Amino acid sequence: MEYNFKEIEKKWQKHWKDQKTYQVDVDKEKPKYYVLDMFPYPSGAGLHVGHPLGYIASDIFSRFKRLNGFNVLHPMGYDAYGLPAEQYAIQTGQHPAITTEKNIKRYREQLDKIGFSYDWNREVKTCDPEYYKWTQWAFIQMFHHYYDNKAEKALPVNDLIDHFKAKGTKDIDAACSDELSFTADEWNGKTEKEQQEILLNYRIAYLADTMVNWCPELGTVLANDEVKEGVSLRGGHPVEQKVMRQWSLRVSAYAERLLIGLDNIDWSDSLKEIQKNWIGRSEGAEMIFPVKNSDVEMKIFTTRADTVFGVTFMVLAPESELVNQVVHSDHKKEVEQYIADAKKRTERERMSEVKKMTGVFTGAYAVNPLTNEEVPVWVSDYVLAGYGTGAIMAVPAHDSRDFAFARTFDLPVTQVVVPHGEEPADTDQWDDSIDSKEGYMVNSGFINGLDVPEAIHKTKEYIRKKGIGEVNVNYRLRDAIFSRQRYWGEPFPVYYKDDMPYTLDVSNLPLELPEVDKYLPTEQGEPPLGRAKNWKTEEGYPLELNTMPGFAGSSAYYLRYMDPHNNKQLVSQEANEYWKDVDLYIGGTEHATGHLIYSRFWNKFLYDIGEVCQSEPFRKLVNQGMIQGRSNFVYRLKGTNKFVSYNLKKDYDTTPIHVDVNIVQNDILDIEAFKNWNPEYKDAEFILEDGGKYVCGWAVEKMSKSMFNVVNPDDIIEQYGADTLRLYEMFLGPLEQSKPWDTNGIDGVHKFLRKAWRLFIDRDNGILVTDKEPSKDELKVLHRAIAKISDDIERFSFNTCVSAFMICVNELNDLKCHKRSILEPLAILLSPFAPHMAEELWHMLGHKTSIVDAPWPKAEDKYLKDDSVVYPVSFNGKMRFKLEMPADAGKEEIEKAALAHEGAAKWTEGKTVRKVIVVPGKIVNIVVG
RNA sequence: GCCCGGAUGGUGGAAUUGGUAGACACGCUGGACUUAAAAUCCAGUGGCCAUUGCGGCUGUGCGGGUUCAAGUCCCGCUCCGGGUACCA
Repeated sequence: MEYNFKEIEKKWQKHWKDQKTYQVDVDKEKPKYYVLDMFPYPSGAGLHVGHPLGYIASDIFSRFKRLNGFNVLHPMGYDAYGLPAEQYAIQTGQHPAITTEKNIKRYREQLDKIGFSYDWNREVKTCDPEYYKWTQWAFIQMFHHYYDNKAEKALPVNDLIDHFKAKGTKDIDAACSDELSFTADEWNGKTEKEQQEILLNYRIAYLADTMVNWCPELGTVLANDEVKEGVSLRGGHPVEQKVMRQWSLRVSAYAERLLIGLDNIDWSDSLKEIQKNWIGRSEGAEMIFPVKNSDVEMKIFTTRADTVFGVTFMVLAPESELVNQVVHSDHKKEVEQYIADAKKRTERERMSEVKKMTGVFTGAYAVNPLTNEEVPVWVSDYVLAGYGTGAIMAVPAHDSRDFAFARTFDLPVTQVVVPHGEEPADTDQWDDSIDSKEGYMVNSGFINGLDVPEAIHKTKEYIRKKGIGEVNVNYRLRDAIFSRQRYWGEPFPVYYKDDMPYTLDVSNLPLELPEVDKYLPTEQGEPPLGRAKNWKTEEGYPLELNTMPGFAGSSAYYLRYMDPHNNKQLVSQEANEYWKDVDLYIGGTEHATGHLIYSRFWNKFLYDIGEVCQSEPFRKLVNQGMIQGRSNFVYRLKGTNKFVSYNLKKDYDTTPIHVDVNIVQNDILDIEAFKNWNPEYKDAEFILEDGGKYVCGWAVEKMSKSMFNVVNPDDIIEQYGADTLRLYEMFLGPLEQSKPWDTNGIDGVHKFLRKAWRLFIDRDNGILVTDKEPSKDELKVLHRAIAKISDDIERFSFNTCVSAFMICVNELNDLKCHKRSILEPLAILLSPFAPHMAEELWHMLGHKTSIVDAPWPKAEDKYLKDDSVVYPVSFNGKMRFKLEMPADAGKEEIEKAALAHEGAAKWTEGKTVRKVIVVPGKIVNIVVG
């Protein structure tokens, strides 16, 4: 019987579905294991061959865990809100829900063909009201909590109100937008509106005037992680800075916990590093510089308190409130002009002019609290309003930006740190600031002569004692802007009364997305929801017009999978305490600063309010590498319709043109298919190689339509079957590494599957399996494979698993082994990788239940041990011959045998044997000279 | 600029703790079967030299070092990929 993958795969996919083979429930008798894939955004293009890579790996691991006795939760769903469906809706008028549903259906079809072990009963879609009800619910909780820095957790806003009533802001240490100070009497005397405004300053989900990334092209604001190099991540449209009243999440309150939490989770170092950088913790000092002839005090943040003696000027961010307070009347005009200009510059322009310093003098002078020296106060946009205090002390000798600024405006430069082994130098001669992380202090009063770290410590101590400032920690991580001026997202469960936001009662959830006539802003410039009819509460209060961003729905989906049909809670306590957290999370590294920060934040908040039992959501995380495209080229002679083959093109003046990889095999062009590919090439002529072939060039590029290098998994499955696709995706290389897809190698794994099949079933005579006793050699082959494959799966080294299978099958083939006691365990080993074939073989062997519940075989040492060891014998490190010795031979015995070996004389002749190294079981090295 | 990763045959990659570099595949070459092709099977395949013999030399981006032994460890570079960027 032939290996008929088409029939086999169809049959078992239907069987698994009918039998609900992959449905799981809480089972306290078994240990749990939760394997999660980053759920996809269902795009119109469908899946290409790069998408399932991580899904296949996680599926193999899930099946492996199940075979090892775990109750495995392995769900899948869709990140269904997103810009592409909405952009499409704007162009065509088609409701994004329809497009999205169509795309989901297509995704599902493609996924089903690959034979995944998902429990589809637990599917979630972020755009489903039953799902986003809990996204809205979480938002309401965030609105009603604040972050208490002393308790290091979120607490109810009602507690805060009680405190304000009794003591005002006294003894409050809470995360907030602005430090406020008022008494209980003052609080109690405020109007409802004033009180609500104050509370927004503390809420974890808050509405405030903030500097946002405004993208005019998309008509919406974006979060920091959605902007890269001054343009939007989606679409690449310019982004500008603008103050707008927007919803934000107080993620910054969790900065320290998000940082510390990284220590206890099993993520790759590179990913942890990205998150650490994004959080950007820096320890330093806040210092106060009084402004001369004024009450104004400039508070600055510095990590290098030791360099305070080298301060020669101060700089304020253009947006800083202090600018107005310090500016001298005769400089007012220039300063105002500068601020107006700075505002007009987009983020992008600011970046492209990195080297060019701009700024303006305010006319004011600040007093250095350590030296009492007076230094001029400038305004420049190289100082950011959002970081630290929006004001800096400039030390041009040891900071490259301060140095560039000093040179541009001819300000003095004072050296205070000298590198070890050098002498102080004339700063007028410098071309750049000098690195000051190591060295000794000069021109620095009481810290002269000290090393840098000691000087930092001593200065901090000094300023604390003198009350000039305090030691402080700053984070780069900002609050997440949570409003989008778009249609296709979760509506906020918020209404406005007297211009103040209030949340809906939880019993009114979900607040469903209303219908609109167009997916565009209103004539008044309101977001699309402004077009919705009757968009108000029963009492007539207007509802929020913004919608939530993409990351809202993806921040807690892993919790919803635990209990997807619960209409009373996000997740029941029972389900949460059983499934706890994600044991293995597989996905791309592109979510390092977005989703993976937000969901950790979201989870920590839910943990604080007692909704979930784990403070970190994803215990182990593996990033699969990108599958790149492998493009093919033909070479057209310039100005003709004639194409020259790759190896002959050097003699001609040619233009490389992308050609569809699907009409090229092993870099040989199918000329007829090429002529039919595009009418332009109908009458093309060719200059061929000697063998009459047209050879294409190739390059590794991004897999995309425009490069004609997209390979569709459906086509691969049609030709080779899902099991071959699964195996080949793994065989390509290490999971975490990026690598190009090249269909050419796929024959190898397909052949392997046919060979494996052949061990069980003969082409003509049917089943070959016998009940004969296995030989020692056969047992060794099997148990080596068990040991290697078990170990490699645990290490996520799936490519080497496939090699191990090939070696095992090749050897069993050589041994002509058709014995049940060898082949049955082999079928189980194979089942996570090629589940359809394994299931078919399993049933042919007479089993009535599915192979997914078979026991994973154990490697036994007694079959692995060899009686003898073949030692490579080296002379001066170079292998010269091999020597077979009994496994239990002693060092001396081995040494003697090696020296006595016939091959040894040649290398020892005329030389002295100086040393013999014998590593039992490994190697012999003889040092001669 | 700063931080993190990587570089091994024509190609994808293997070598898990320093111990036979190139496993396993693809491709290529030669052969068997066939009217022919496909499929299948067998042999060879890093480079150079010798192939009238065993074989020898060389080789993991480049230059140094440690070691009996280095793809693997250390120092200094080059190139490629990713992150981040006036973050004080």
